[in-house]
Amino acid sequence: MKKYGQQCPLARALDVIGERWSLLVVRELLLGPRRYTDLLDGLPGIPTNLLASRLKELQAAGIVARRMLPRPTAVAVYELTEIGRALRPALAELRAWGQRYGPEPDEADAIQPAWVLLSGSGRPTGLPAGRTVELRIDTESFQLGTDGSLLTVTGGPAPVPDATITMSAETLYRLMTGETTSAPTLRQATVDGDPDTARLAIDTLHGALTGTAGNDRDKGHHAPVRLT
Amino acid sequence: MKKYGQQCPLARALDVIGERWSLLVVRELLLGPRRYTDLLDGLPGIPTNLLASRLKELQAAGIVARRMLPRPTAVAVYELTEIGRALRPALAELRAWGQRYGPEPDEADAIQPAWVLLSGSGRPTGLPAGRTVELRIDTESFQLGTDGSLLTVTGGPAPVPDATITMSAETLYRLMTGETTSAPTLRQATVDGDPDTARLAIDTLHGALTGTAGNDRDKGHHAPVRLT
DNA sequence: CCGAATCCTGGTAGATACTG
DNA sequence: CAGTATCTACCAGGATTCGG
Repeated sequence: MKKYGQQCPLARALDVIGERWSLLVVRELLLGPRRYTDLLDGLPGIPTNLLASRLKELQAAGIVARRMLPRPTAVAVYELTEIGRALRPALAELRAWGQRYGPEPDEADAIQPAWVLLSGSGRPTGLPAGRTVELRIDTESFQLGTDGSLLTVTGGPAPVPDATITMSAETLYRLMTGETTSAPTLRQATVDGDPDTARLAIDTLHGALTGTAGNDRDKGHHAPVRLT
Repeated sequence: MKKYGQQCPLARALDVIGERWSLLVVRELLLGPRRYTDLLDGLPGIPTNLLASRLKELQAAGIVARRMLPRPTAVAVYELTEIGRALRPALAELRAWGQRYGPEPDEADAIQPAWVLLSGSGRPTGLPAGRTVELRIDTESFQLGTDGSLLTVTGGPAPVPDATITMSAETLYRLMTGETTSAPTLRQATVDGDPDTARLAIDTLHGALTGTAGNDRDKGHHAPVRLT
């Protein structure tokens, strides 16, 4: 890529992740290792040659690593390195800004549960450490956990979840925009396992798309999420 | 600009500030209102037509406002709106990441005092609220202040500074990379006004280019700043 | 001198087809 | 499934010109 040629930390960061699609690739990988075609699905609109280019550039920058899954599933997956995971706070701030001040979303735009779920990542949660919840949205699975005080969100099914919650994408969006609270959400969802744990997870997600970066200041100025 | 067409807060943010040079324009304006030619100077390498385009796009997005300076200096300046200033935390995170993990700076790259000074912005400072310091680097002036606990950095001379510090760019870089401490820096600088206030400001800047986002964890892994 | 608009060239994005 | 190859259109980069 063309470099800025400026000895400024910000410019040097943009030299590596400033190109089109780069940060969105990182966004996808924040949920965990992904195969090439998974990335294509998660990045609607990206030309396949660009995805290949970006993955190579991100590998060269040490942000992404390509790894072969162990037998018997001998497929290649891409995952974030420690350097790549270090971008999480920056992405969270950009996401928070986009939430509050970004352009109004177009109804024709694509939307995926993973994108809105990521806004729940990093929120303070009452979920006890070590407790995990599997969240199933339509056919996709996500894993909710905590580092002790903050919510973590990863993709893929949980090995041994304390609770499994199944709900539709619509129900999830309404919960996270604050349009509905936990109680009606629970009525429209199916819970398997410990109901209290499920309730804690759902409470953490409630209203995650309002306010800024997980803090609940200045509710009401957020751009509403439109359903497709 | 070409939009991503994704109803994701991050993608919507990038729709507006994801283009080449956009965030660097915001970086320049974080120091205060700037004229068109000041921006050209602060963004070495940008073609003038691109700067004009970016400024128009940023105005359309409500991030930047164009204003006419009052008499007698009837010139146009560009400045950040509240929406634009809200990008500061995101830029700080990106800058911190670039500092720690970005590519090694090239010796041929341009460097400006303002870029490294911005890394001092947001650091915890012992400077009392209301106290301001004018920092003169070669021919440029900057204003250091605080919101009570965190350092603020703006461009231009301070109206009534409690202290004025003059030093060379080299001395500033050595101070901020942690290569020298406050004492030798003060010996190479000229201080006018209250020496204690000057010392507090210099202490805040010391080592700002090490560690992450103003926190001083994991010193020593930073990329060194090279002088031109 | 400030604040651009214009022209030209080369590279990159976007779309699609194709291959190991 | 995981990319590579090919083509077109547009955008970035550079220089020059033009109007306050």
